[in-house]
Amino acid sequence: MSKGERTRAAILDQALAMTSTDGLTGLTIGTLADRLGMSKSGLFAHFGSKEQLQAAVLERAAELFADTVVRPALAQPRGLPRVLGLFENWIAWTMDPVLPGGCPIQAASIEFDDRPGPIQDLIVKQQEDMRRVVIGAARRAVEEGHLRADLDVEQFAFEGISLCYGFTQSYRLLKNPKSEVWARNAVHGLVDRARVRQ
Amino acid sequence: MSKGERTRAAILDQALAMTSTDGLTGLTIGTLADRLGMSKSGLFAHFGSKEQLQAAVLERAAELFADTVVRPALAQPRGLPRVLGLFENWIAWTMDPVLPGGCPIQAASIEFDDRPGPIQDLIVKQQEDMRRVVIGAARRAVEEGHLRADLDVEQFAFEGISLCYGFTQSYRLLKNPKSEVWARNAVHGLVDRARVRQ
DNA sequence: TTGACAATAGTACGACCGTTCGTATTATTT
DNA sequence: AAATAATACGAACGGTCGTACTATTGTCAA
Repeated sequence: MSKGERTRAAILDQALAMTSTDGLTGLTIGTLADRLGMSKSGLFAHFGSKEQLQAAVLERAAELFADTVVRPALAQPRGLPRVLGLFENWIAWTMDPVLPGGCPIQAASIEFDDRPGPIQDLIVKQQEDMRRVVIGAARRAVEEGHLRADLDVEQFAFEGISLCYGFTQSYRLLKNPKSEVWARNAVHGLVDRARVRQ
Repeated sequence: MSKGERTRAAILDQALAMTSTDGLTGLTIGTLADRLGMSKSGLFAHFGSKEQLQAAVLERAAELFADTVVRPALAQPRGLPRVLGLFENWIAWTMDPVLPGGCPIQAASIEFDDRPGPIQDLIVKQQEDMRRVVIGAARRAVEEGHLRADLDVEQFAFEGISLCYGFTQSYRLLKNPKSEVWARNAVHGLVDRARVRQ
């Protein structure tokens, strides 16, 4: 790992934390450089433009999400455990102090939902990927016989993802201590209703 | 209505649209003045500070939300119709072209969930108000015998609000044409499960 | 119609934005 | 050890930000 790659990684770590609290727009090259004790221009040279910095941050965030949420869930036995693992890990991810201001991708979703361009395209792709992961896990659980054969997996994914989003708002903004219980109850209810009747 | 009050209202209308797409931080006095064909300083004089402008925008947004979502729902007969009305109107509100970029309050929620201060306080208050409205409607529906007596109304509100939030993301960012159907299915499912067994 | 005051415009400010450039320093390769 | 590439720096650019002051215009009751 060359020197450049090391600093680039350090920049992205700090940028991720900053984006988490201030958003992709609030992420500013000057203050980011200050926090890292380096010059604006030196930092800038690593990315070439602010937009490319933003894209790099989003990609780093997605990696972290994959490592923290998706991969551990997919390591579970296929079927129901994977589906539950996804939601459980997602809830834990929202509370993870590694991201001091919550999921940067979710923040960026709302920030950029009316600003077409490469950044929006990237966000949409990431969200679609996540949707596909949930749908795939649910479909697999159907095949395994854990979930009902007539389950509408797209509807299922919509509801599960919505609950994870709502949890963020309840936990991070309203700071309601019951948020976690509500979120867990909700996703478990969602999964229970999707199970085969016995 | 004096001249000043009229321009102030015009400013807030335009500011609301701008906040809807660009967020409360992206709302900028210079561009706002340009769009209204007036000077920065002339506009500025109406509010005294950007923060007060932001607060005024949020209050105007809350009024609009109350007029569009809450009041029409509360005009329905108490009990189940009111609960359903709330969710239906909320979904319609998210799609309303009056707010070209979706609900400004929801956007502000994520923008300010890590920026303590008077604006965050105001947003929290507004969200708590809305939560109370949903909880109140659900509780009333229990009293009317429409919903189960053992219903956890807080859990119910959490799930309902989460679905409305998730709908925004699915509809506005991902532009999935099935979003509306999913959202309606989800809230109707939520309500159906809360109904008394017969 | 005039006088008082509200409403708007004009101008300037310091701070910060993203970006560019030339140059110095440090790594890496030859 | 010499040559070359990678990395970082400081200074400066044109712009925009929010805000402060002063001047001008418009409104409306007496």
